Amino acid sequence: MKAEELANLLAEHSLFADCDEAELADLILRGHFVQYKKGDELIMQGDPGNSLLILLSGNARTSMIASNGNEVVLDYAEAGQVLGEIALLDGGERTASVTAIEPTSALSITRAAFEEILAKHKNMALRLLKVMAKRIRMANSMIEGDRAYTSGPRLARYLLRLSVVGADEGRLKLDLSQSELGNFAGMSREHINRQLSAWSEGEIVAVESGKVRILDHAMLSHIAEADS
Amino acid sequence: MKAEELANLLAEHSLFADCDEAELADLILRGHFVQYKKGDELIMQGDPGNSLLILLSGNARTSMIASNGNEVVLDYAEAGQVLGEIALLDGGERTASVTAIEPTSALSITRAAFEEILAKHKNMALRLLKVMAKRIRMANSMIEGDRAYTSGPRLARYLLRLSVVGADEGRLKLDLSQSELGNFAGMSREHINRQLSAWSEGEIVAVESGKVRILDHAMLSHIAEADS
DNA sequence: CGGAAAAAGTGACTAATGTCACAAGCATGC
DNA sequence: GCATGCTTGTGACATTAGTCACTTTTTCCG
Repeated sequence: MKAEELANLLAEHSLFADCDEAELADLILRGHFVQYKKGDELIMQGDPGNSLLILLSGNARTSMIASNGNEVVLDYAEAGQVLGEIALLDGGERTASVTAIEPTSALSITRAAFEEILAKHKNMALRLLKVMAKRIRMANSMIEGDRAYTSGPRLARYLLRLSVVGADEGRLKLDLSQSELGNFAGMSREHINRQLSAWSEGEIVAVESGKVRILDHAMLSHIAEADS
Repeated sequence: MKAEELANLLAEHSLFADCDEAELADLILRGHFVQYKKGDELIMQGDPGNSLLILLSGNARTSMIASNGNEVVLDYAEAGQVLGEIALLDGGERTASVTAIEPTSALSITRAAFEEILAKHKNMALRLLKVMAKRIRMANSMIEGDRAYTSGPRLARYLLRLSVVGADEGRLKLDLSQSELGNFAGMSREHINRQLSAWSEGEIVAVESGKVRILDHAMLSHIAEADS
């Protein structure tokens, strides 16, 4: 793949949209292009964290396996997202795995390269700070949601989080199986199924051939804030 | 309070221990000293976030009130901790409140001052990145714990998190009431009480005059990883 | 000191979810 | 095209933890 194409891919996405050319060039020069097929692990829990990834295309799931074997899905990442920066920054182990859920490509940047880039382009640090601020916000809101709400509102929140903003009526960004939805929203597959059926009844969502579609966005948002 | 004393307070604590003199001086010059009494709000949920605080002494609780009125405690901060940097970085609202749980003092730094300092001392950005990496790790581990474990292991984790590392046998950093512990660990006060009684029975913790002491640290760690 | 307010202890009951056990549906590839 | 394997739908039941309603201690202050 050519540097120019990479530059385009990079620049398309939020975080890097305002990088200047020198920054993009350095990222590309110092990083290297990697490709994964569905199911591959981009990052493995327990490994030492010596590099960082910038997703260029595809989608990946960030999840942790707790010591009792339970899988907890923390997030889904799309193109443009930075992954694995935490272990790089604090020198610790990877505490979560990242798995491609479809064919995926990324730019991989080693610690050394990362440090050079940070030192050379001081805006990069600021950009990263912003990204991480957003992540903390999201994490806190997950904690709040998990704690303060019962399963209904919680599932509503996670569905909304997966819902495409502008796009065609209520489609979700990702077609997750009910078990995956369960791991994401923190409830059992069966419970997801029942909740979805109930909402389907009330025309709040539609479940057509396994895929969830949001019919009544407003209602779902309302449920997401509900008292119980 | 004199600049020199402030410098000592700052330098004592982790994050700022390796600041050079110029950095410390700038922080002190640009920041201003604030004091709070028990119960005061250092940061209020919903406000715009135009400043950042560095705790110099005392202790504070970071918590959010969910839209259904539930209080969720995210963390307890001690001297040396940076607070409120998220809203400053991403320009959003404060999503949590910070309340002094004892007389507390801090250095308050406005956005403008913060930006100047970041621009001038490039190590500051790196230091902040590290702090935030730690926070994300902690948040993820809270999510994992809340999701994957039942109340017993969860309470164990939160107690361990509150336990002083080196210090005299099993004392907690903070003496929290059972209701506060409940808000922190995400369970009802009554349930906390029952769990604590059970552990008290088994000599895992002691509850003496309201204060919890960890007797069997190893056992508690074991419970924290338990299968259920 | 003494009395009000806060915190802790406890039983009975209820509600919310998870678990188990299947049956049925769909998708995929040989 | 049909057999295998994942996904979905659903009933019955078990468990966990929350809620309510009090009583008993402690703490805190005037």
